[in-house]
Amino acid sequence: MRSSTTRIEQEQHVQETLRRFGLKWTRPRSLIFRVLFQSDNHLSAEEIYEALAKEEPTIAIATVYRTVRLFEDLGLLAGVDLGDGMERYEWIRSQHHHHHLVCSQCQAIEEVPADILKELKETIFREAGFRLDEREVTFTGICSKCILKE
Amino acid sequence: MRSSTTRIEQEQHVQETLRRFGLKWTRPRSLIFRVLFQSDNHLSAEEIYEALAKEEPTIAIATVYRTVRLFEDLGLLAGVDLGDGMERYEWIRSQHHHHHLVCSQCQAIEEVPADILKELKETIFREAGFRLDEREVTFTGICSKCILKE
DNA sequence: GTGGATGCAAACTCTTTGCAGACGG
DNA sequence: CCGTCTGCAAAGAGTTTGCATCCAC
Repeated sequence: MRSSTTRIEQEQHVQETLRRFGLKWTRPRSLIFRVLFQSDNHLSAEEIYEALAKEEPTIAIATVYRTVRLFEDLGLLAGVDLGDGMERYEWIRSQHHHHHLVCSQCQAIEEVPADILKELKETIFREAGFRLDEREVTFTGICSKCILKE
Repeated sequence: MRSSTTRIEQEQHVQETLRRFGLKWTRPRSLIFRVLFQSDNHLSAEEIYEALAKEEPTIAIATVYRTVRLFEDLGLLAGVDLGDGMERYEWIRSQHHHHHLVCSQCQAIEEVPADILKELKETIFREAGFRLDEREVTFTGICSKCILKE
């Protein structure tokens, strides 16, 4: 598995993946891909929809939900639960998932590389026989900026 | 802060807490308390409602939601997000929160004492300056039983 | 041309809220 | 009694689905 970095490369990868399953590369799919790929944030369906509304006013939010689900099933993006009542989505740029720290004061989201959890993973496997998967986990707490403000 | 263990003790503690805030000890609240206290599982509002339907058919699900929110605000129970699309609730028996491992194959839920995360907490604070709080976290993976079945 | 994809609207799930009446302290 | 609490029904958010039409391949 490769991890393309440019938009063109990723776009081709998406097209290829769709083709492999007999699925189609359509305008809504291409637009949704671009919004997700370009964004640094974790977007909700509503946010994707709004970002598209200007250049594609006829797009339906149902299409956003369907597309996002499809991309997730194809392993192209990850659904993230940041605990704010709606699913958010993040384009997968590499195999290295990362976990999230959500500041309960300023709502900032930081990312933690997965390997920080490696030790925890081993401890849990050793003590409970439970093998953690790569799914993202959201921790809450207080970020460094807000600690200084205390 | 004490950590009562018997139902009678806990019930008195709840009554006391309510009184302290000028709130009332009512039949719905007592029933909901009992269901939550007796259950070993993490119940959803719907499940609490169903457990009550037999002895109190007129109870409203809105009351369950309101009561559960109240108990949570009073620090008597914890809302848990197990990633199945609805909030679940767990009576707090002691100060020691625990985290959850959800098996993605058999849906079993195991509990992990919070202190297993102590090291992780320190690493994250050292490397990112982020101070984790005590909120519960849900990990997914494969439990020991399902590993054996592989 | 044909099966997959889309837009639209309606349905669905979980949760919250407004309100009049009931009830606990 | 007074203010809280309740049941009921309706509203609300987020998400899914049915269906006729449309469009990529």
